Amino acid sequence: MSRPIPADAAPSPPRLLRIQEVAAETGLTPRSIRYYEEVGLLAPAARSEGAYRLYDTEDLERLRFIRGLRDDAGFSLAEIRQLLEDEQARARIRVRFRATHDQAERREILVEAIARVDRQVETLRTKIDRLEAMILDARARRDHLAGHLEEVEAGREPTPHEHGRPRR
Amino acid sequence: MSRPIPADAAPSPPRLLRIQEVAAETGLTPRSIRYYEEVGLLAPAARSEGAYRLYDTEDLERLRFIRGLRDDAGFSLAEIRQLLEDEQARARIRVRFRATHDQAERREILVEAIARVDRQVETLRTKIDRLEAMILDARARRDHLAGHLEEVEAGREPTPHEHGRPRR
DNA sequence: TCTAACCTTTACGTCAACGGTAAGGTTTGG
DNA sequence: CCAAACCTTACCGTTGACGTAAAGGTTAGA
Repeated sequence: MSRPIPADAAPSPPRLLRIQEVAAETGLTPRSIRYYEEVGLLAPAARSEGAYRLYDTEDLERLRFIRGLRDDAGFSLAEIRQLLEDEQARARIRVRFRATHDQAERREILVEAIARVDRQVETLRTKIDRLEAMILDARARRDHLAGHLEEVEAGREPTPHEHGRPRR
Repeated sequence: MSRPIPADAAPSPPRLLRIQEVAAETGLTPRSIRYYEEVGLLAPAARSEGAYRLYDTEDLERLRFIRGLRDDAGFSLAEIRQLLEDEQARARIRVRFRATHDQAERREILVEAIARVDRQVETLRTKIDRLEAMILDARARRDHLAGHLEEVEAGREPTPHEHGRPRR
């Protein structure tokens, strides 16, 4: 549109992908991608003349991010939306940042942006901590069993000791 | 049944709880608890004369474990069933263990049990690793912002440097 | 013994997160 | 310009994980 590319030697051809290509690229289904749009997780960068959805590389990253949160972290789409709103705010912030040259405002914008990222990290960290706790629990059971194993291997008789359940 | 308790001075009165008490205790709803039974996640330790579900402390632990997996880890009930089957195997193993006095068999049983716990831990660890990766990603963004902040606070002009996206 | 508070099963309702399909418009190579 | 391949919206179906209500049986205390 407003990009005077010399019709040659363009630094990076910003190819836009259609939904099926995006699906193949991200491992999602077209249906899911449309659904994510429906519930406000992302909008395609553009539409073709005939209203085809067209996605850019930023959209791809976003979709991969979504998939990671969904599959790897097991977040609900509602939780994902929260995290993505932080992402979006980050983008808006960048624009505001570039728009101003006021030192104080720039500082404030950055501080805000950092706070948002910190919130994302905290959300993830919370989940990790809970998982870690569960692992500790399991490890306690493991150690208990390992203790018995040592006894057995030493040829000793078992120690029933009221099968001390590890603390919850 | 085969427990000749002197009708007095019983070491620990194994009180059985009804479903609502269990719900209050575990933070689940009676409906969920029944549903978990329906899909085979646990069965009450006993039933009253009039078919009331009666739960013992082991059931409570199990339900708390389920809730942890559901809320904290975000596992589906299908995944939870997998993890619980390991738990169940652990219980059966304990019985087999107590039943035998053959040293070799005891050893094997313990080794098996430990392997199961290890599998549980590995499942959790995988999930954690993925979350950790996402945190690293976020932290990279944060550092990037923090760099800009330092620049601004030093009163320097911005460094646009093609906003280097961190690796995915 | 009676009743309030609990429980049972059964069944239908709901919400999230999609899957499938129909009816029709768009793109693109030949 | 035409057909195959792709896309659109719209709508209904499904599965998981419960909520809710109905119709009736059980328990515990006064």
